[in-house]
Amino acid sequence: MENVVTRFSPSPTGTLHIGGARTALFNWLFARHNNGKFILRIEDTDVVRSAEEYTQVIIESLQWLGMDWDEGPYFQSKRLDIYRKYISILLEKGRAYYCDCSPEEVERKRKEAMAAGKKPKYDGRCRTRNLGPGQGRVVRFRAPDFGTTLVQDVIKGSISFDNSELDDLVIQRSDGMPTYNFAVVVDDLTMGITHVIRGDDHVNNTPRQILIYEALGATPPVFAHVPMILGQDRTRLSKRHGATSVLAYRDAGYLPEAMVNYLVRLGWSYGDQEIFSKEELIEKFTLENIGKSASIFDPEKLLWLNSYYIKESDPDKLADLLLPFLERKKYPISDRNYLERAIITLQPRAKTLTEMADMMDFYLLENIEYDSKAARKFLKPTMIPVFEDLIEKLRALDEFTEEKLEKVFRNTSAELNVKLGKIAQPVRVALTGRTASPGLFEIIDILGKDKTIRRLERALEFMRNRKEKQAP
RNA sequence: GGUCCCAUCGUCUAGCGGUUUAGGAUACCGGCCUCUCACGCCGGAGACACGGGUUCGAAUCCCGUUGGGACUACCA
Repeated sequence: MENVVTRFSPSPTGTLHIGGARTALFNWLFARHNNGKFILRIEDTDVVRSAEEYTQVIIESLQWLGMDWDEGPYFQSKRLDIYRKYISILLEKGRAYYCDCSPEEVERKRKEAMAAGKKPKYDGRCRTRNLGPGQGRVVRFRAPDFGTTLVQDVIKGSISFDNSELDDLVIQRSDGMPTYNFAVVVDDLTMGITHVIRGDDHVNNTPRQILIYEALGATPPVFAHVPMILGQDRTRLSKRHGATSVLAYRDAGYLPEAMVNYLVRLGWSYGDQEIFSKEELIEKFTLENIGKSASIFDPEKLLWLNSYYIKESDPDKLADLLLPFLERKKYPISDRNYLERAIITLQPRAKTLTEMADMMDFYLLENIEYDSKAARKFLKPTMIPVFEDLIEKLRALDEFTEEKLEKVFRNTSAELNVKLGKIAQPVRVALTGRTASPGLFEIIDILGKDKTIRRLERALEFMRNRKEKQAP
């Protein structure tokens, strides 16, 4: 396809959430797949609800996910003269008119119509009054009274609407700002958007927009309405469904690759394939493979993908990403090599960076804290001679490699005629404070001789104290 | 209420009239591996909403029912 131009056009009235991010992703992928252009446009015509900080959040979210834009961000609030120009064109053509009905009045009529079981539609009172501009007046688009408007949707097929169902919608508010349905049309038209990919909560707006294109003598772009993402209760995703903002996932220790991979598979598929690199997505993404039905956001699968990408990531890269999490926990940062070796042991175990930071404690903290249950169960006075023996053997060991260490422990277990686990668990508790950890020999190897022996001695002391208390 | 959309395992999905005892992934359960926990590997359970057609043949096409969702603003 040639000269594809797509856009992502969020309104800065909140953070970028899962649904918006996926819409952006589809637009971005489609543009990149077709060697086209991707434009970022901020739809801030709602002065009351828009806030500049949200624009920043949206930009930060897109950057985090690795979506770059070729133009923009454009702000609708800075394009007012353009909208005015198009308003006057419509006014001149007789396709729009001024209206001085007050919002209260319109609302009242709407309610009356509802109560009478009729369509709650603007009654067209000002259609023929030939009003000019003035205080408190809006501009309405003159919708046709009959005929049908066909929406040719790439995903849903063709959808037909009766024009008689359509309202004379307000296209310019009394404060002079354009409304959404009008501003999108003017923007998409003037920015040369060829494909509008957006949530299917917009399908009902599409016939109105097509009518405006036609009134302007322009050809509408190709529409692709993507099914929505719903919460576990099958309703529109909102705050009550827990974390839905993209940045919240970044802060919870998710990798952008995992988020992108998860998002793209929500509604789009490529046979049985689950894992996609960004390059692969650009190569394989097409609108044809987008499904028709809404999907439910499943945090569990996202988590799985995240753990997958943590396992697959380069330790060096993970170290960079992990640093802020360690700082947050106020852990002392060790040298880079030590950190990366520790990370490697945690990669198959941590599902998020937050988890990884939590698991990192015994590597970084000098004085580890024993889990009380673990200490009670494994650091028993009966282990004193075993620990004494181990300390001696480890002191004598000149090469602290996994292989040599394993030999030491296996020998000891053979000499004492006990299973390796009987020795390994108490040592694990002594070194990590917990009963679950990476492999014992890798830990010792990384911790090094000094730290290991210090911790074993500390455990020894702990057990001796316990013995005294037990037998006074 | 009206308009519009949607309907395969709990969830994400493959399937585009016969190759299907409906495939994969996740979650769940069991086993193996094993110094613990994970990872990994092997196995199990689990779905075509329902009813009519069309057809030699339907998860796939048509109609209806039911269910779900979106929209119905001087929000986007």
